[in-house]
Amino acid sequence: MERSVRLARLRHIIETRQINSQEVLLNFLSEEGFKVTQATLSRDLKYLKVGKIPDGRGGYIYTFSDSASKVGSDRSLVEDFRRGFISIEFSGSQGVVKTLPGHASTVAFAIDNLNIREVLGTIAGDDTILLIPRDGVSRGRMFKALQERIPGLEEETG
Amino acid sequence: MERSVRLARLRHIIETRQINSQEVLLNFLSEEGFKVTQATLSRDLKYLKVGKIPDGRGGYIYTFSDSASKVGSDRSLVEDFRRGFISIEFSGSQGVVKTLPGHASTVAFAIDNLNIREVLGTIAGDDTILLIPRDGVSRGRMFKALQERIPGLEEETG
DNA sequence: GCTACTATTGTAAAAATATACAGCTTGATA
DNA sequence: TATCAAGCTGTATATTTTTACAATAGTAGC
Repeated sequence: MERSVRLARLRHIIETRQINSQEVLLNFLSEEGFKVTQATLSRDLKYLKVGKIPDGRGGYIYTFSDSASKVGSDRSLVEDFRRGFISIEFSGSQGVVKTLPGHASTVAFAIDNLNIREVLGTIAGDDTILLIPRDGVSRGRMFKALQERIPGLEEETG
Repeated sequence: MERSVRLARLRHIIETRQINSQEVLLNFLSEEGFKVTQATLSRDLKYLKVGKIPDGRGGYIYTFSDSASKVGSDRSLVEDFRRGFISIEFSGSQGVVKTLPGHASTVAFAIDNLNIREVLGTIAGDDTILLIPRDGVSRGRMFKALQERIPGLEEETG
């Protein structure tokens, strides 16, 4: 439970920042409450297929190797989604996803990275995610797009 | 002269073999008559933007990172920001950035990649960006963080 | 010639990263 | 219950990679 959340956050940190050592990465993780050692982080990076590459400006940064991150990672994203997902309802054209406590960021990350064009962006709290559709996209279309990527997904009929 | 030839061979070796340490790479170079130290090789790899990434089978390999070219310099990020930016106002603790039509995603990308800890994320439409502050970060603090990275930035007083 | 500057490299050391090993936990099965 | 296997982690260490520094070679300008 702990590990999968940590991996998701790690992924997010790496994608949104330019980090050049595991030590720095460790600090970011620590700020978010994940207290692990450098050894574990090294293993996490290996698991996530994160590489350290020259950034062209004299330094190095961590990055997902696109070949590696694209191949076969959709599966784990869907798994991340399912692991935390409880329900989805709509308010206007916006979707409201309920998740297990603490899982919102992981699930939201999964949605973000499933590359669903109809979803413009997500805002995640602790157990709730707001799904914002791209301009002109109806709730129905956004929901269908989600279903295509996450087989078996059903809308709350309440 | 020597160096450019070496770099070319190095590129070839990396592209045609799966190598997992500079020591091994050094041996291949040596076989071809290039006798350099590991330190020089490290510099060559940096110059060529070669990264070492997990290969998904328990090991690591050297590879050219196409994603390296995606990483722009901070300067160009700030330039991207300025090019599209019109104004910033706040609603609650969230920031609303107005941009030239069609520039929102570029500006938002710049913000995302400027490594501003206070900004949790952005949602970009066509000419508007919603800036979501990290939990517990006030509008003032988020704005100051932006100003630090983008000198001269001013808030709408309207 | 001389100086200044740049590029390239090796040496040695520092810094960063990976991993062997042992311990712990969980879940399955006899 | 006991036992085995698998997964995850920290400690300590080994391995690997980066870099500060000094030396060298080339080049341009005087």
